[in-house]
Parts: sequence; C-alpha cells; structure tokens
Amino acid sequence: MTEVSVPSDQAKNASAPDARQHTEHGRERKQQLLDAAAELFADRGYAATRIADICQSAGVAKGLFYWYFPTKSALFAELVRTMRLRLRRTQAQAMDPLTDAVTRISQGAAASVQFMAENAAYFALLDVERSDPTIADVLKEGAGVYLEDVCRLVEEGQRAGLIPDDKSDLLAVGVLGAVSSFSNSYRNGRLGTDLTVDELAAFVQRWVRNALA
Amino acid sequence: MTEVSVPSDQAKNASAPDARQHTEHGRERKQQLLDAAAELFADRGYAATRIADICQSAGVAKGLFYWYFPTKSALFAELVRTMRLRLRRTQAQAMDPLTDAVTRISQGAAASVQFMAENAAYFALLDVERSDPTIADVLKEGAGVYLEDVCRLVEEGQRAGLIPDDKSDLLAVGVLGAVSSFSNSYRNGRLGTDLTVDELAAFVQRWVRNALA
DNA sequence: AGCGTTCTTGACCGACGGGTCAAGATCGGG
DNA sequence: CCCGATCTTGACCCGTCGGTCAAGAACGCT
Repeated sequence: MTEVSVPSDQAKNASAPDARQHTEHGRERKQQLLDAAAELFADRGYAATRIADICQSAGVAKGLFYWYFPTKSALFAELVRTMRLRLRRTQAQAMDPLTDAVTRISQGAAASVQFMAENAAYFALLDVERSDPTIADVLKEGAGVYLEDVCRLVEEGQRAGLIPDDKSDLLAVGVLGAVSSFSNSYRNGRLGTDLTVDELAAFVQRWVRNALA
Repeated sequence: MTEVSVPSDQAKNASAPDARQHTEHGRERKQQLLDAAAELFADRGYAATRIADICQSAGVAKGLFYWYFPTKSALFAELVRTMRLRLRRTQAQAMDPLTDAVTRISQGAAASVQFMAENAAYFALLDVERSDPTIADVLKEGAGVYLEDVCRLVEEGQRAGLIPDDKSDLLAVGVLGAVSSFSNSYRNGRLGTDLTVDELAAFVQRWVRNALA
C-alpha cells in the first residue's frame, strides 16, 4: 500500500499536452540537477538523498526542482533511461558483426565492464535500491532487455555448435551476472586498486568464453 | 548524517549489564517479529517496511517492538547474522574434505544456490537495500568473509595446478558472482518456472568448473 | 496474598522530507 | 516599453514514521 506510483509517468507519453518548453538555459539547468542527483544517489542511495540535497548541490532553491521534474522518482527514471541507452549503444559498437556469437558475447561483456567502470557513479546507482517500490518498475523494466539480447546470441552460438545445448536463458543469466559482478566488485574496490580497467575487461572476456564452453 | 549507527550494538557483547532476560514465551514472540520482518523486508525492502507493519503482521502493538529490539536496524542486523551463519554451515557441510579445491568450490557454489533458493525470502532481503547507510555496514561486514573463503580455495587449486595463475581474488569474485546471479535470477523467476533447484545447482556447479579452467 | 519481573498496550512526540505556492526576477519579441 | 513565457525563490504545509512513555496485565515466586 505504499505505491500509487504514477500513472502520471506513463500518461505523459504521446498525447500529453504538457511537455515543458525549455530554453537552452533551461535544458542546462535540468542537466545540472540530473548530474547532482546522480552523484548523490550514487553515494548515499536514492532513498537517503533528499531533494533539498540535490538542489543545494546544484546551487538552486528547492522549488526549482519541481519546475523541471514532477517528482523525485521521475528524475530517477530519466537518469536510468539515459544510462541504459548509452550502455546499449556501447555494447553494439563493441561487437564485431563479422565474427561468431561467442566472440561477440564476450566483446559485449568486456565493453560493458569498461563502460560500467567509466560510469561508476551511475552504476553504483543501479546497483542500489532495487527495493524502493516507487522505482522498482523502472529498474525491472530494463532487466529483461539485456537478457534477451544475450539469449539471442547464445542461441546463435548454439546453432553454430560453439556453445553446449543448455537452456539459453541460463547461460545468458550467467554472462550478465559475470559482467555485473565483476563491475560491482571493481567499483567497490574489492579487487586490488592496481588492476586496470583494461585488464579487468580482458579477464572478463576470457572468463565468459570459458564458462560458455 | 543519517547514521549514528549503534556502538550500542557492539557494546552489548560481553560486559554489557543489560542483555534482556527473556522467558520462553519471550523468545517465541521475538522470533515472530523476526519472521514477520523478514517476510515484509523481502517483498517491500527494508526502508519501505514500517515498524508498525511488522507489528501488525505479527499481531502485536508497536510499543512491543522496542521491548525486543532497540532499533529497526538492530533487528535487521540480527536477521543478517543468523542467515550468514546458516549459509556458512551449509557450505562447509557440502564440501567433501577429501577432494580437490575446484571440486570443493563448485560443491560450495551448488550448495549456496540451493540454500538461497530454499531461503528465498531471506535472500531477497540481502539482495536489496545495499544503500541504506544505517545497514550498509552490516551488509559489507560479511561480504569479505566469503571472498576470503573462496580465495583460499582458489589458491589451493592454483598450487595444485588445477586453476590458471590469475589473480585469485578475481577468480573468487567470479565464483561468488555466479552464485548470487543465478540465485537472484532464479528467485525472481527470470529463469523458467519449470527449472528445479537441483537442476540449477548442477548447472552452476558445471558453470563454475568451466569458468575456472 | 504480595511482590518483582516480564510482557503488552496504544496514545503521543518530534523531525524529517516530499511536494505546494504566491511572489517575483529575467529575458526575448513586438 | 510592455507582455507573456520561462525561470527562480524560500517559506510553508502536512503526512509519515521511528522512537518514547506511562500505564497496566500476566506470570511466576515465596
């Protein structure tokens, strides 16, 4: 009974007559808020970050927040969607369309690890707060997408005889899990600080290859 | 500035003169609260679960909560510690002391997956709320323990020439990551519902073996 | 029965924080 | 220079929720 959680969010898709008209300056200001929020979310978590904190960190009054975002969770959703888009683009770019599925999977994995390391602040965010019902939807919303991507590749690899005929979703979960586990550990410094991102990426690439064998 | 977080907790170890004296009935009542809390935490998350909810669910008045627990996070900590103990015991039992390190690692991994599936409610809890500063400590506190366990085994395997000479902590992170990824996915139903726990455990065992090769 | 300890209640407190609002400042176009 | 839209402010409102408290009930003990 804690939700309610915003049909408002979905409601503002196509037909919505609102859609704020922002000037160039407005868009910059909005981005400032997004950046400030991302940083704070990343190191205190979503729930523990007050809107007042975000505003203070961005150097604006609290009221202004609601000029740019209808609610706190709306800002969060925007953050997540942006992130997701960028990651998928990066993955796609990393995969050599001319090679076999296993290679592409491991290329994607390595690129993901690298991307997550470069954007540690953003991903600490994702890693956190799977619980809050007001944002759980947004989080889950994208979980399946990557799974499907990898699943398709796995199946292709299986047809090519490169991957054993286990359930493809099991294998895909393993790949995704490896990527996120290694990324998280790296971000939290659980792996020595002397390990470079490239070394890690290379390691993960090999790890995934092995595991799929 | 949200913490404070309880030297009280540690303070009540040996020398503490408090240490509530509970009757049999008292211990049962306390367990009721723990159970109710675990269930609620598991499906709404820690932050979103009100103490009032826990009490209502256990059928007692709110004030009673504070008869058994000093704070909300103290209850949480107790939950986590219990869980941790049981898991480690299970892992230890699953490992055949007479076999090589790789086998023991994969046995431990399989047993962990099984345990986590059996105690899905508890582990949904762990999976959640890594952010809340009031509980982050308790969570992190145990993270390293498992890592060390596996690290030791990996190194043993490396000495025996069964595992390549990569950084042992990297490999250990991979093992732990696999266990938690598969467990999480299973719990969330992301893997088909027709998959049995034993099948999953067997799969993970093989997966880990491969990856370590 | 009398007494202390354990247990139980629910009203209450206080702060914290999300969201609102009415009043401006600022700026570009006509 | 006037007007409307965009932008900005900070005081304010109000629900929520962790935690307190004073008052008992229940349960042994002796």
